[in-house]
Amino acid sequence: MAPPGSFETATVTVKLDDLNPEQRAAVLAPDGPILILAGAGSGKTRVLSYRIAHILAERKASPAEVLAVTFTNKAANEMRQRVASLVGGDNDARIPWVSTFHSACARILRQEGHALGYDRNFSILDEGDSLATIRQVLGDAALADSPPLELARARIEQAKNEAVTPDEMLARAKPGRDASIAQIYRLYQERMRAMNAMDFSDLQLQTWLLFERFPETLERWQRRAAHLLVDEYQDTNRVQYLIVRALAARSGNLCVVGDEDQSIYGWRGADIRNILDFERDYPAAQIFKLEQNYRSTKTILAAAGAVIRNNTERKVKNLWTENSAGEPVTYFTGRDERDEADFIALEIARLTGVGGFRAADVVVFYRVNAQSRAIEEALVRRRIPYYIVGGVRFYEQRDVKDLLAYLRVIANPADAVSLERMVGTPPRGIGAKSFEAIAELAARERIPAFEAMGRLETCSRVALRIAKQAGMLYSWMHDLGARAPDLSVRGIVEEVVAHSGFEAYLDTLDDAPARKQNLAEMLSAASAFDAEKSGGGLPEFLERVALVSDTEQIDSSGGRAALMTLHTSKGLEYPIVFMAGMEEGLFPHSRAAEIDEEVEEERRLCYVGMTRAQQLLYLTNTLSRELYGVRQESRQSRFLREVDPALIRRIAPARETPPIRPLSPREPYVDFADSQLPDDEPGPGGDGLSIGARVIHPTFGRGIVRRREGRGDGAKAWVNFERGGIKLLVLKFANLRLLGD
DNA sequence: AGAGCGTGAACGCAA
DNA sequence: TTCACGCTCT
Repeated sequence: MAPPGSFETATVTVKLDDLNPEQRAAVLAPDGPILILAGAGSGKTRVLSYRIAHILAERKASPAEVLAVTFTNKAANEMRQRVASLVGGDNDARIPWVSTFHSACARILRQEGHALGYDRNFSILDEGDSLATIRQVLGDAALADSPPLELARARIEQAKNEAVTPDEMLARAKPGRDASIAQIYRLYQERMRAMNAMDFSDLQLQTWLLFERFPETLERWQRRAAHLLVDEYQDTNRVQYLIVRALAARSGNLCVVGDEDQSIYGWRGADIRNILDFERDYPAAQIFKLEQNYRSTKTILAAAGAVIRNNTERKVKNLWTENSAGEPVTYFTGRDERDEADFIALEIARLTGVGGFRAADVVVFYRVNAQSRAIEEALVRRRIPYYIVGGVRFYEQRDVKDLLAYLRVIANPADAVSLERMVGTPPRGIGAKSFEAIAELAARERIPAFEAMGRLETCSRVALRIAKQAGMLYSWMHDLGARAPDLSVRGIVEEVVAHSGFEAYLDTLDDAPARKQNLAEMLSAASAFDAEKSGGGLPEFLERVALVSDTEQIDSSGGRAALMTLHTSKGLEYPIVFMAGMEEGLFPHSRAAEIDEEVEEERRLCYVGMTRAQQLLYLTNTLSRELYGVRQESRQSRFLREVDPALIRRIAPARETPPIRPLSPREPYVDFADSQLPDDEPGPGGDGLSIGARVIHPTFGRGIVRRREGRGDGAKAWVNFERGGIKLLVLKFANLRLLGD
């Protein structure tokens, strides 16, 4: 018998005493729609894990009827482990399905995709591959009103995030560019289907389309997710919202956890309204607020609260803590980014020396990756061990992708993008023109691109020598493909490395040792995958590889300080947090400058960063910073001025700096003060872009020419943009258009 | 002549 | 990292 105040699972009894009253209420709440508003550091993972354990213990559902969805694999792993420790043992049959949105969709589509015309071994294209495919489509379509590549990509992704199909987009589009984009979108989808490939957004869009079109399929998955729990609900986009709603429609057992103050992926399609309107969508919703913070000091919480209070798009919350007041927030202004970085490095040295902290207790956050450079240099100078989370991902490095291309073709012979990459590395005489012939043959005969490669000798366009090369490559890969199901993933990788000539090719290069390092890491990744009991074959390995995220690189074992962008920081906590670059135009980013909703998202990003800190929080900025190739004077971030000065301790800067000014309500943040600009000098005219001319730029929008330098192809201009400030542009590339008055 | 391949220049927010 | 260019091979 379980004692009162606890519940029993198959083998263990879990004490509910570990939970505070609000947490306990949320864990024990009866079935039906549930919204848990969980402030930063209020123990939401704990509540979700306990609730899952509770559902299982009460026999409300078997593990095969529970699905918990998170945003990152790291969060999924954490939750799986916590549930495992609650329900006892590592018996997989007792652990419910805990997965990221993307992995869950991939799994559903592997089983059901045939209904939509996809084979179960479809490839998942990363952003680079997807961009290359759109580029091809743009080239082939040669539309009159052809959109720029990046615009087309962004609009297609946006459409997918909003569950808009090509036909729907076309129906809505005005003639002209919008219609062209819709055409490109449709051609892109057709090409992807022919390649049996999906991009990241497709995983979700196709799942939604599947559910929408095949009610009996949906019903099957509704039963599989009879208890559906969704983490980080504030960052769901439209299509995720639709999938969740569809899955929960039958049982009504939808439990979402989130914090609208931590919604930071609006630019990726996340819609904060999903959480704000939950009660409207589910009128029967029970609502729980978790407001006790277990992470930070009172001071840190007060400082973060003072910032987020300036947002209007939020529900009123009152985060509190029993933790001590702690130290004031430290604020430092450096002369420039080097000086700022030096302070950070010195301070880390002090904290890890006499302070008794470990380097691994420290994290440095920044707004844009470009900031990491100066900080790295300073840390190297001070011999502080560090590592960067994010940035270049292992599986997106060139050699790794080249190698993976072979594996992807074996798993999915229709994957023409991977085939093209594979055929070209190592160089074996089969180039763009020959590949064109392969693609054409595949399209004409309606066979996978890989099969077409094997039949190239029938194609008169291609030299016999090249066709024979292709034929040999085909025979070997075909044979390997046939044996693949019986081989370990490592075995397959080893054979590819040895037989493809890839390793021999690397050996001919100067930096062979460094580049072969990546091959070695691939091999060990394959071994590790083989060693997992729940593992699987090549398709499962490729899926894993395609869906790894930055947060999985986090590794606290190395005793090193971590560097990452603020976006990567979500869900993490560190004893000591540095936030560098607290400056207008950088943070909030200039792209958000005057649009209220975007400034609010930047402010949430600031709030997320600050609330990662457990004990010490440092905010730093500069007097002058070089960004995007231009050095300019910095101005203090408005977020700094939103913090009560009483909570801040200012470290005396090396030179006079502006004091913290109180914030007046209607103060303009973006000014066009010419004092920021280099001295004007008369420049060469002729193209109409004289000083003072009003221009428009495809990315930066409207601006004024402030200075000219150089002539001919090297002619450049300093342009002060309304959004984005001053930029130095090479006129040849900048695509500036003159604006009339 | 045509195709392949190496070179050398501009890119740039956040997954 | 892509694009344009010239060199080299068949």
